Amino acid sequence: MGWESHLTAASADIDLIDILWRQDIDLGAGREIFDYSHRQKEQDVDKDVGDGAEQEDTWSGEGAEALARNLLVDGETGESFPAQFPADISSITEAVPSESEPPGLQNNLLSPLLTGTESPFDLEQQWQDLMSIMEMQAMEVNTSTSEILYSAPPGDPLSTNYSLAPNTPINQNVSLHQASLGGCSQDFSLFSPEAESLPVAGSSTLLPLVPSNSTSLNSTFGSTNLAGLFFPPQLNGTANDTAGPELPDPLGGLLDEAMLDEISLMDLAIEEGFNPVQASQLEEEFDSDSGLSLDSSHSPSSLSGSEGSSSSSSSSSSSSSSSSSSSASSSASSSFSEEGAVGYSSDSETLDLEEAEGAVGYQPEYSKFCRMSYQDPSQLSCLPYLEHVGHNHTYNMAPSALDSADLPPPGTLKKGSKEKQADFLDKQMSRDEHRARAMKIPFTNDKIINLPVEEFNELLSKYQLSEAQLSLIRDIRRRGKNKMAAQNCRKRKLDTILNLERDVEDLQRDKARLLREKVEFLRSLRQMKQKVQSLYQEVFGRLRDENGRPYSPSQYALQYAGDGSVLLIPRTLADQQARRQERKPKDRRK
DNA sequence: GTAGAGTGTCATTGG
DNA sequence: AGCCAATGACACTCT
Repeated sequence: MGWESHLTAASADIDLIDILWRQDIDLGAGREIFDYSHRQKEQDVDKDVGDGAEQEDTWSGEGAEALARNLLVDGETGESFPAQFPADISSITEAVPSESEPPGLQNNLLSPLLTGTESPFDLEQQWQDLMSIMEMQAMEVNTSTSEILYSAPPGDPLSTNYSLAPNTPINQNVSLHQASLGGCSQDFSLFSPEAESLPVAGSSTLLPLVPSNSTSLNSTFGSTNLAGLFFPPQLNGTANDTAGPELPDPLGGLLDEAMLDEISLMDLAIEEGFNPVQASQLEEEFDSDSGLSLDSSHSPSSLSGSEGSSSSSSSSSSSSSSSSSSSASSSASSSFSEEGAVGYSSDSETLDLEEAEGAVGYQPEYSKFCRMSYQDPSQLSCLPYLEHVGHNHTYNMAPSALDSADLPPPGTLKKGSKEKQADFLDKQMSRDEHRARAMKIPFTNDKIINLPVEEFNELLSKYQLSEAQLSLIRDIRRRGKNKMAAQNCRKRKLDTILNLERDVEDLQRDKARLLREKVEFLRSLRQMKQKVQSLYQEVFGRLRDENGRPYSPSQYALQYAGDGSVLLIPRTLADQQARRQERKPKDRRK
């Protein structure tokens, strides 16, 4: 109760203070000095803003996640479609010189690799189309490029035989290469650069293959060391009967890691707003985070306009006023004579015209200028400071002694009953201009605001001014400078936002490009692996023992030595190496 | 009636 | 110490 009465008394005091304040006892006194509710409102606003932002973030995060789970999105059209696996058919047939192959053996060796190599060519076409679309759209991170890596139709022969099996989890320890070997009808060990280090010298079964014998190998790869190029050390001797598909594959590991990266990339790509819905979500996130509206920067012109900080803000209507105002303010020294008049012309404060015109230092041209600028908004663009003139801040029923004395209360004034022509003209003057006139300040507001300190002081010394006049002049100067500063500040804020948006777009572009390159590398890697496999089978199929019979793939395997030679070793030996290599990466992880 | 944008103003801070 | 620019916060008007 006591507190309430105190509040009542306080509000009465506020009213009284308000009246006194309107009489402009102290022309420089701010109204908020007496505003008791000032801080309370501030706290309420802060609380509301915090809650709103939190909610929005939660929502946008869930939405993007849901989209990422279910749909791919065409970066060009924004159309959503179910995930599909565009088959990546490498040129297996190129790598397999079929004219020299013993038909039976070739079928036996290559059948797992060649299964369905013809049927997916339409899928290959889809892949090529997709890639071309992506190349044309530098900005677009089509999520399908990510999906390619880990979503494939069950019947895809490539994914079944070689890599990226559709049912293979991303982090499962089954590599592309293992999958391909596992699909073979025979168990092969692969070329190994470590074959030289094996105790094969003493093995009578070890048959070194002279490089000259493998003409097809050299014709395909030249003198390239395939071991170094395609098969890191741990690759050797991977597949055997016991190990099965669980053998590690260095390339597979690489791809697994790549695919893991793709998960995050895809999520990011989806969040990046490459379709309109998600774009709007992203924008809303920006809006809520910044606490500022980005509507202006979302206009089509904003992107190009944001190229430079000086021009960025002119691209949007909202920022243009502030930017041009501030840009003019930067050259205020040369144009201040206009600024002072303009800067306060938006305020509408009725004042006795006769008194105003009779005031010392009043300039008719000045008034004319204001009138013109107010009535013809199109001319405001020529004078940046005038762009906001159309804004009628009628709230400033100002703390001017003469104003409050001569005028009815703000409520009645607001109704427009007294809005006559003279009032209309007066509206073009700012509150401080009215005050200055009322106080008979003998020079213009623009001089007050824009003169350098020394000249300003010199000007003041020329006149015999009362304390109230001096106080008002100082306030006018302070407010005028602060007004310009605020305009500059707002312009800078907008520019910063626009620049940040541009940076985000650049980063998105870079990310899209890197993602495309990554997909390309993975694709070529897969192709090379398939070629190597084809060559392996071709070479192995041509080998004959001393009796002219082919070697059994279950008993022998080829290993590729570091010097370019290819060795035929017993499969048991290859299996040992495979196990040895299998342990190394595990130990490394520990 | 309400929300958001735009603007002017004040208080504060740091150069 | 005084001046000034920058900026957050608020009030107010307009749409």
